[in-house]
Amino acid sequence: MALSRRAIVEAGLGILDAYGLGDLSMRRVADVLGVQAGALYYHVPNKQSLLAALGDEILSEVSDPRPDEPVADWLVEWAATLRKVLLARRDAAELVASSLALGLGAVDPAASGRERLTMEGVEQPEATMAALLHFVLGHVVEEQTRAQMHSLGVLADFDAAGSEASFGWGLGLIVRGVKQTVPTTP
Amino acid sequence: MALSRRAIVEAGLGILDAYGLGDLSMRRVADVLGVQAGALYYHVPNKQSLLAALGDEILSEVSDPRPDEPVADWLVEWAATLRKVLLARRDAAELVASSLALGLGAVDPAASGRERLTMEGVEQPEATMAALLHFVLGHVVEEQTRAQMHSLGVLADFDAAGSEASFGWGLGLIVRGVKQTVPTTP
DNA sequence: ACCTGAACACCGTTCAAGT
DNA sequence: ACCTGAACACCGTTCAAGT
Repeated sequence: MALSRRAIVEAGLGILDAYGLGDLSMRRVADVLGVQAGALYYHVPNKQSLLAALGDEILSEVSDPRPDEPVADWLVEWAATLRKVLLARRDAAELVASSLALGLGAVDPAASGRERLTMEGVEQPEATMAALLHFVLGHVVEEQTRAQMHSLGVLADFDAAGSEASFGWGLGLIVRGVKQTVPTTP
Repeated sequence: MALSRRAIVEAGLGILDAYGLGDLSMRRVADVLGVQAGALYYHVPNKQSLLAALGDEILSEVSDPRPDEPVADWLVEWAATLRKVLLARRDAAELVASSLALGLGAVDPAASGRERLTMEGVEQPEATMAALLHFVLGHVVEEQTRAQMHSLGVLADFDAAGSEASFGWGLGLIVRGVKQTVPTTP
């Protein structure tokens, strides 16, 4: 099988799932593909861009809620879906958070939300979605880190249900705040 | 000057300010102190704990707002102070965010806020402060990254005023949400 | 065009040996 | 007790040389 950008991304995802972000090195990706590390640089400019590509791959699994949902419900569903997608893959939240912070990555998970808020006449759609996104990423990074530490035996008990409840509460807080600036909704 | 934990932390802060988190290596800290890298491990168990100590040092500069402020104002002031402290030091937001996510670090920046919310009879003080903290950290990490990219000439324009306004908006969103669960306040 | 081999300039951490 | 010297097992990235 000839080396390609696609194969590199796929190998990266495999290592991410199996060993985590900390063990995802260019040399390891090359090993999996049976190739020298330097060969990767013919298809990918550097490690950061590979990580951004992995982030895009993960974020592409996020599907938008149905557009006929009321805005508040739409936002809650969007956040829950994003959380689920991130939790599904090892260290995905950390990977996506840093990729987005660096402005790399072609997929903008908040884009459809901004559109929806604009349609709805909500003020500051950009700042609103940024706040929501920061909350989701921060929460899931912590959630995922704690879950992993628990599975490694470092952390004694991890309350998954409590963590989800906490997510729901924070989400409700923000969405309640948004609701007060929606012109049409009661 | 004899090597000590204090001296190591101070050297670490110096490197953080001068070269940033990416260039903060144990070997570099040792160089600054005129010592072999291995010597550090007599005073500090590993790099992560040193980073946690640096995070604690930074967070210790956060002062609580006056207790006679109304809760909503108290929260806004707290978040603004935390943001200012993080912005004051290079890569501080990223450092603190990862240190907190890993559960290292002795300083809990949300502790006083949880107390205040509990006093006030607000529901879910833990989840509320977690949401607020995640928002602040996420926002400032992005802010600090963009500011740095701008100063490096990678990012064309960085709107500092817009960034602050966006922070204020997101903060207001969350605090408005909290207000609705405060029993006493109108 | 695409990959190898080998190098460059680094890492964090450990540990026998010295003082 | 505290530090050196040297090693171990890695990194990301570059680049002449081969095919």
